[in-house]
Amino acid sequence: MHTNDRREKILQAALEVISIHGFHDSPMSVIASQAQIAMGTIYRCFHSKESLIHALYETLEHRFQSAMTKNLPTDLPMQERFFHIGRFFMDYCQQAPMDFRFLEQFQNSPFGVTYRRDRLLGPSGSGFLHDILMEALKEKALKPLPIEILCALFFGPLICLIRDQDLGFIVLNESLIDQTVAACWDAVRK
Amino acid sequence: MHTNDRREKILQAALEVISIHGFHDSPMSVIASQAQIAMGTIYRCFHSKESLIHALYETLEHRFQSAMTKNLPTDLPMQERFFHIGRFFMDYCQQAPMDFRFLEQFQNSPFGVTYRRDRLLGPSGSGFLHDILMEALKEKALKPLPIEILCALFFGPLICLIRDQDLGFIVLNESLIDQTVAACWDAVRK
Amino acid sequence: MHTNDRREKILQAALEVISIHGFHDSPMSVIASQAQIAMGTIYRCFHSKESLIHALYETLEHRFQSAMTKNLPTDLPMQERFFHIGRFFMDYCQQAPMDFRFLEQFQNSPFGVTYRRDRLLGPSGSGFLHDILMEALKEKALKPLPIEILCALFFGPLICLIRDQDLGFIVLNESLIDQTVAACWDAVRK
Amino acid sequence: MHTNDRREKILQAALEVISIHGFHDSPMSVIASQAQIAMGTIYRCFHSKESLIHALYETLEHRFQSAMTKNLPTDLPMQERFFHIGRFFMDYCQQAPMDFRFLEQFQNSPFGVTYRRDRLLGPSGSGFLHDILMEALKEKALKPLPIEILCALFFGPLICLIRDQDLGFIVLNESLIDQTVAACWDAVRK
DNA sequence: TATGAATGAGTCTTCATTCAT
DNA sequence: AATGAATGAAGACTCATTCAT
Repeated sequence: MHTNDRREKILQAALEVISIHGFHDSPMSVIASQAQIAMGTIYRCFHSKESLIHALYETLEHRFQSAMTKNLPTDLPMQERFFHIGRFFMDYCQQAPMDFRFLEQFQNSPFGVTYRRDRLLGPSGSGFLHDILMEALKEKALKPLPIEILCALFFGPLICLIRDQDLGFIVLNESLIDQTVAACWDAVRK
Repeated sequence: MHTNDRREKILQAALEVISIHGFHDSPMSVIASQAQIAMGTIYRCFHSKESLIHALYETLEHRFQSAMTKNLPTDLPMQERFFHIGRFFMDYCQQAPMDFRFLEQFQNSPFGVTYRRDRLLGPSGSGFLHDILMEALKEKALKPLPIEILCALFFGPLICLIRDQDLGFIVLNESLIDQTVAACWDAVRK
Repeated sequence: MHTNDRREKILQAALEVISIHGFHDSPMSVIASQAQIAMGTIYRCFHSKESLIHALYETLEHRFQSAMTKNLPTDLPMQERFFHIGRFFMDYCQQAPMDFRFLEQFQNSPFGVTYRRDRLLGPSGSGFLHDILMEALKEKALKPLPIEILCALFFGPLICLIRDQDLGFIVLNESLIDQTVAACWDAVRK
Repeated sequence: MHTNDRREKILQAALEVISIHGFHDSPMSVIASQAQIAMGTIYRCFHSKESLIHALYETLEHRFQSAMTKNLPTDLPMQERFFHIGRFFMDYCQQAPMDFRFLEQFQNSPFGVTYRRDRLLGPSGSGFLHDILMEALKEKALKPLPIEILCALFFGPLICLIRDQDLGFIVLNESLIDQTVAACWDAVRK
């Protein structure tokens, strides 16, 4: 097996186990079983459990950012672009519930505190939203607020709803999502 | 020392330790040290570590709900009431950052999944918001959406911002908070 | 309460708890509850848990020896005297099953190894049987064997049967006991 | 090392430690030391301390029963057969004093109460004596008593004597054993 | 004197990590 | 290189004993 395949297999197994049981109830031996390899083999790819978890975080973060970036429309009116982003975000999280659970868990744990949370959604550094937000601000389409606040206004509710849905507190459908995204737009638009 | 004092002391120590290090890196012995008591003493108040954590969760939840409930204005125009709630929420979380960190961590861990997350903010059951949201809906002041979604729209951004601030990504001031709360109102109002 | 009463109460409580749960699953706090006194009070009577257990052993041993000694017939034919002793032994153990259980447990534990087991039944030292066995040997009524062996032959089966009955493996009645005692006599008599 | 060797090594170490110190004063760490392995290794073979102890009991019981069964003579006069059994029992217990101590301790502890004590000696189920006792009863060689009582009459004294010897109260030799076994025969024979 | 809350040493058990095969 | 058995440090929990009230 190629080293890279094995690495992927381990990351996938870790995601499956950890997203359900949490970091601390996911022994390396269980992750190894899930990946159908020996426990020691994990250590050929990852220096420690902690580094595996961080690598997984980065993988998911990157996967998410790539998807979002690839799907950023550039030629629509600003409102349409935000609607599209919001719906795509919801789609993505619903398609990849394990990713969502892991990321939330990571970001809310002491593990993740040292990681800049906003690398996921935020503008600083690699944030995919930076450009579109800046553009929208320049167009005066948005309230003149710091980018972090605009992010929170637009994505905060979506994240909450994904979590609620994951926990079974609510069932979302196309229409509710559209209305929610529209409401998020109301929050940020001028 | 009175039993109640001791219980409070332990809960406070647990909050201090866990909000920084997380459940799994907070040995009972460390919590005991922090509370300046012996480890065994904890077990006179709490049956197990898990029950301590749940008790802490319930304490913080109750403390929060009490504070919110006591501060719900009833005689203002609806918009004013929402502004007040939003600002109070931000105040509270800023005054009690450990509470906030613990609650977030709890709700995003497998521990807390069995707990209805929305007992904190949500409308089902004991949610303090239920009444005001229902009233606002009846007045047709809000978008006709499920209460869960209205909650997410109004509090989702606030939660995000508190977290951002806690991580040092942003510094909030009175004015920013007011503008943010106003934006949240834009999200939910008709 | 008189010191002596309290001591008795503690010993009785210890017997009740230990005979069911064993030494190591009988916390001092439970024994104290059973005796309806405070845990610390036990330590006014007994220096430690171990000394409580030893004192209990000695009490039961003494109680048993007294009973046996008081009931040793002296004016019957030798066979009748042994029959009487055997039946009395069975009666006693059936009347005081907790005593029996505790004594057995004690004697078969490392606790009791340092105690001369034969102080209960044996001839050395205080054994109540010594005199009658010596007398019977002198009369040539018994096989010319060491007293320890004669004791084992006569009481070994009875102890086994009490245990069997205690565990529910057998139900004894008057007639079976008589026949068993007679068989024990067959073992020791010349 | 083969898994089986390791298992044997652990059982042997447990026997050595427990037969001297008892269940509750035999920490897993000490058993591990005795077996010259790490503590955690025990848990690869045994799910818990309790299961180790039960496994040890079953091993010793099986070892004993095998030995007895293999040595049951079938072609001698009944009396000779009982003499042989009695002597073999004494031999066995003298050769394996730790086995004897452990079994006694187990059977007299709350641990062992749920185990049918008579599985060791008794007739119900797997008891190796059942057949020979039934045969002897049919031949009218024995007193017409329940098998449990016959077992007690024959083995009760032997068990007592092994214990006495183990405690140093008596020293047995060939001749004393023969005489004792003969006396046991007197107890059961018609 | 009696109480029972407090103490902390001691035990079982888990699991990240290592290393002989 | 891959394996998974072995390791042992770390942590939850118990309970005999102490001591302030």
